[in-house]
Amino acid sequence: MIDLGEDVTDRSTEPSVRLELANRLFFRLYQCANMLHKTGSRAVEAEGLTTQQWAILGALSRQEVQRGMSIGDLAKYLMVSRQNLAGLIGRMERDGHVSIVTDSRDRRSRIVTMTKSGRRVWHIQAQPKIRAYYEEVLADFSINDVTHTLHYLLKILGAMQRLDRGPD
Amino acid sequence: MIDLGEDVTDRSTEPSVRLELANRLFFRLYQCANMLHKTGSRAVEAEGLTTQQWAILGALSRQEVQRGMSIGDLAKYLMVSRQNLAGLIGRMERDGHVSIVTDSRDRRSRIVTMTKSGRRVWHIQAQPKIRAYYEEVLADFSINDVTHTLHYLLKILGAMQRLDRGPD
DNA sequence: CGATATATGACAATATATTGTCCTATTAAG
DNA sequence: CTTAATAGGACAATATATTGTCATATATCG
Repeated sequence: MIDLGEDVTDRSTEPSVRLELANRLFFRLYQCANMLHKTGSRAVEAEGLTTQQWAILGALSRQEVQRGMSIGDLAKYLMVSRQNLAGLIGRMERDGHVSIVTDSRDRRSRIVTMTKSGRRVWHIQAQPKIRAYYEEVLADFSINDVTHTLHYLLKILGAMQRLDRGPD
Repeated sequence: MIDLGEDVTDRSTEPSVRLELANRLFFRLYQCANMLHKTGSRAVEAEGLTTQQWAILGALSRQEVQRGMSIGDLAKYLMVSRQNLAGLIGRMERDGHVSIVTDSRDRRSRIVTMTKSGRRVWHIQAQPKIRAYYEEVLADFSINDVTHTLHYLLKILGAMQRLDRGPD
């Protein structure tokens, strides 16, 4: 066969390149996961919070859920197990950040709300630390970069959720 | 003042937009972290592995480290604490995936290598599952998408490492 | 009303993950 | 050779995280 001048060394469309890239992507995602928990918790440790508790306060502080969220809804929203969330909420109740009351409309359900103290810690103390953390980590990200990263994370998350719910 | 036609409703360059985007980005990263551990571990659970053990076998199976890696180097490579790694390695030794021997050149150092059984599990059993996992999660990612995502993860990781090592 | 579904608590086992401390062996630097 | 630094073991406390099971109260459906 005659070589018509194709660049036979270009393997960018080969499956092995894709595999290698995927390998690196998931390895870095794994490292990011650990570093997020480590540096995030350190950013709010003076407030007695962790990255996970920060996520919960972030969820509860939204305008849409001013009356609080049920354990089940919160678990679904955060994508964690009910049992994991129970531990988290227990520690946060112990620390006075949240309170849990029975839902008057559905007495099976228990509603988690931020306490006055929790709101103060969140808005006054933690928010400035969190903004500083964002700016440090995303220092050389343009608005466009942030948007693109968010888009890719959402795509990955969607695929993982589909995988989680079952390949049936 | 005369309105010269500027779109005064465009707040895309306002700090609040950037803050809101950063909030979403880190929230999704937090969810991705949990879902990676959950779906990743499920992908290799038939092999008795977890996402973390997969990362270790991935590190040890590289051509560059055929003679194994020390505990310290492995911890640095994976960005986890020595104590965390010790537990992981202990469980993997218990399961026969790795073995640990004293380094003859530096008798303080202990070298972790994959056992024959570990290599078989990794290459024959786990690899196909992992490739399938990659393809499911990155199904609608082009090579370009994967490259960009990897690039953003590396930038985030770099910033987090700088933050971790100290703001001095 | 009676069967069933749902929301949650309570408990257990297991694996990750951090920080911190104390100890010991070994190596490297002076 | 003495002192320093380094590598790691061993242990503890704490917080996340999963799965699985059993029990109970409450809703909802037929």
